[in-house]
Amino acid sequence: MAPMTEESIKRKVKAGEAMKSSKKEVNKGAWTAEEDHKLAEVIEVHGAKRWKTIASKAGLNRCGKSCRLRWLNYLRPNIKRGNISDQEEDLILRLHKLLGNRWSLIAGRLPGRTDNEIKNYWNSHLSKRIIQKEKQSGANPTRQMVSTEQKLSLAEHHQKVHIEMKEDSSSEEGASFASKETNKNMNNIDVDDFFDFSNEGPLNLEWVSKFLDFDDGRWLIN
DNA sequence: AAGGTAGGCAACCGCCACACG
DNA sequence: TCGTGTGGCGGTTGCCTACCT
Repeated sequence: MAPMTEESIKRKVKAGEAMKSSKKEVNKGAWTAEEDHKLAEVIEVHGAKRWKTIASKAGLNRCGKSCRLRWLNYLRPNIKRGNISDQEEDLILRLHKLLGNRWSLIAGRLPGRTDNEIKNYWNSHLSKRIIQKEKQSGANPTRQMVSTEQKLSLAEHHQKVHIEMKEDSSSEEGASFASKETNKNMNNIDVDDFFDFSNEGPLNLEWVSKFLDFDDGRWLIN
């Protein structure tokens, strides 16, 4: 889609104002530059927490949720705008194969990208492309998710990676984490737990590649 | 040139989980 | 233990633009 022009922004603002007038309680619809500025200022001073407080401190007639969303998806520093690269697209495809529609987790692997952006990108680009390719190849068009066994296998591998990384950090916290995790019964793994990427570097997906290959529009499970 | 349509994106909605008193 | 407030998430909607007829 073409980038927003000044004219289109004005139109969006008008639309927002129209929505605002229909509901008097809180402002809804498109954000104005002034609102953005106010929000950014307050967050700079008070930090990005207590969104309801932020909304009132900024003098914005917006709900906290709206402020949070605006900050996370648009105003936050280091937001990457523009085209999704081939590498990023490949990551999205792989992670979606593993995790399904868990956009926040997927976004956590793509620095500067938001869950909303990835969700939109998936819905408008990738999902259609995959369905099309699967139709062409005669494969079952329904999305093939990784089986429980495969998830457990993945989880086991990911656990090792976690432990190695934590041990590398040679911190007390890391040692206790490793010990705690080693003692876990693999039969009782909370698979979701192992897909917390918050402690790993970006784009570190070698372990994913061990299990999945995307070839000619089809997912191959190794 | 005008109208219709599909694609893309920002924002909202509803639900859920968690923290706290 | 329960109720309330808050934040986070995925699904959905509505608007704008570009393209097609």
